[in-house]
Amino acid sequence: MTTFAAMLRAAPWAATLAPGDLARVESETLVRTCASGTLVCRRGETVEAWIGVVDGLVKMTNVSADGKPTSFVGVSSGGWFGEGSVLKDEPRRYDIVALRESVIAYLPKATFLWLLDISMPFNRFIITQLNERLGQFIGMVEHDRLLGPEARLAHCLAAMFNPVLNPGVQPSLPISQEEFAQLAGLSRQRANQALQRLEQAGLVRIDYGGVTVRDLAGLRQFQG
DNA sequence: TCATTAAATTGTT
DNA sequence: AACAATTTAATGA
Repeated sequence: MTTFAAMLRAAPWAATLAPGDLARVESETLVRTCASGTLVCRRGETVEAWIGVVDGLVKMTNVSADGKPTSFVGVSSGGWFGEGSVLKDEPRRYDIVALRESVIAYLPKATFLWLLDISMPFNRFIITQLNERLGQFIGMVEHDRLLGPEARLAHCLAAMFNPVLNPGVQPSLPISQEEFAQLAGLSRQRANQALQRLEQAGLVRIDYGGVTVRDLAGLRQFQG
């Protein structure tokens, strides 16, 4: 998945759009490349777009009420986020950082609302998306506070494999341990140790520059 | 196709 | 944070 056009072709909600409508979405969406480590969008800015990851990997850093970064969610190629903020008309509550050079699509708020008006499949897609994201955050609240680094990493990895939120992701996920550490909020050596423990438990296989998930259910339940 | 080199990633201290 | 070992990617014969 390299271009926005290819991303649209693969999207279930786009399949039923009239060719003219699809062309409108394509022409109104801004696509740009974000360098590794740069902000895709800032916390506190007014939300003007629904954001899609065409190619690459970004993290949403969830900041709790007291301002401490607590939990992280990875979004990879094919995923969309920020629909809640577009609908609620409030300042964005998360920083989004590109973990590697990434191609990002900014679908303007007006186009987003127009899609909601004209397309029932798009409405269903958004409802499903919101529901899955909600479930993800609930799961995070359960895990984040109580558990240690290994379990946090396991949960973080399992969340990357939600097929609704990250459609493009394959069983073998190309993500370096450096990127993994940033995603889980750990140091690289800590992430390395955690990954090795998960491999010993038979849940993943460590590849060069990536990991392969062997037991997704086991990852979700992993307690350390 | 194979060998050499550079760059990236990993495991360890 | 720094180091050495390993893997991949790139280059050229």
